[in-house]
Amino acid sequence: MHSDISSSSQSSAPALEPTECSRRACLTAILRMAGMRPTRQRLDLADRLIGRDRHVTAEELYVETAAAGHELSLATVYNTLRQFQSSGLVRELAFEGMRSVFDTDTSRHHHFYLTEESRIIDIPAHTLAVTDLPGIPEGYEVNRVEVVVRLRRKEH
Amino acid sequence: MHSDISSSSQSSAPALEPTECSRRACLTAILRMAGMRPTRQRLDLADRLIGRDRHVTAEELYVETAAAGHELSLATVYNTLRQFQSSGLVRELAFEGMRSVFDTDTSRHHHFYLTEESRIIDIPAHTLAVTDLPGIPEGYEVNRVEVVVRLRRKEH
DNA sequence: TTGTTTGCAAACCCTTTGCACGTGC
DNA sequence: GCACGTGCAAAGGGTTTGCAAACAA
Repeated sequence: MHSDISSSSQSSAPALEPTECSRRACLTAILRMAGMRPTRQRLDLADRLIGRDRHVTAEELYVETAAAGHELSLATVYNTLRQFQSSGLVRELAFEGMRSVFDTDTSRHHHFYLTEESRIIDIPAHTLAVTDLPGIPEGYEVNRVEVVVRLRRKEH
Repeated sequence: MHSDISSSSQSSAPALEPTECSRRACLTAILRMAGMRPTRQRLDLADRLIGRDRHVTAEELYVETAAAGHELSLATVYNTLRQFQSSGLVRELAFEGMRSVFDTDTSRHHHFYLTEESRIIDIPAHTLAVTDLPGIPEGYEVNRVEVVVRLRRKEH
């Protein structure tokens, strides 16, 4: 994870700090490396995703980006998310009762799923261990082990 | 799991054996206990689900049931699966790149997911252990811990 | 008979696609 | 200029819903 460019996202100042500038340059480089032209739309979306820890739907991302004054279409959001996914910049998550969610953290980790409110919370990989993996089918190899801890509100 | 009624499903004889009869009676009782009228459609679907180990989509179940000569509509399959789900007779699974899948095994277990072919294989609960569960958010309790082991075809 | 359930078709929602226009290089 | 990317609107696929007819009790 790129972590050195993190502190400026809360600021409401109109992007004058050098941090923002180098972030743009960094994002441009990332897109180029992934074989994508750094268009305005892709940069706007990358800026909201890369190096942040988020779980977003295409719709949420669209509304948020549009609200910020950056015009783009929902179709472009979908297409761009798929491209980012192919390049490994985001990962798709699936839970019942929820539409596709894209996770900006592509490193190994797990999730709490609050079923009643369809909310996702990250679980860092190191706070949980899976042992005694069973034998896997012939001709296959493990790509990734993911744990979902389903939570519900405590009764009483 | 109800396991004593399992051997007759391969038979192509037109349902004359006593096993079939008692299975029907058993399914009727299960539906009644769940507060559902044992209609022909619900019994046909229950017969293909309950006490079997399957992962099916609504569409698959519809095609299969229709092919067996039991008329019913796709809408009824969806509605019935949702009712079965509410009663805990089946569970819904979600994987990216796959539409809703219903799992007839509602007991605690895990899954292999063969990403390239969108296939699901069960992992018995006892062949795998999750340890060091992290602290969970205030006011919530663990409902279920599920592990998905994503597999891909071995390269070489 | 009476309240449920079913079937159908239409509605819905999310997502993808085709094509004309715009844009980065 | 040329290829690639975007926006729009329409199509697509899965799932739910409204309502009249069929059915279980």
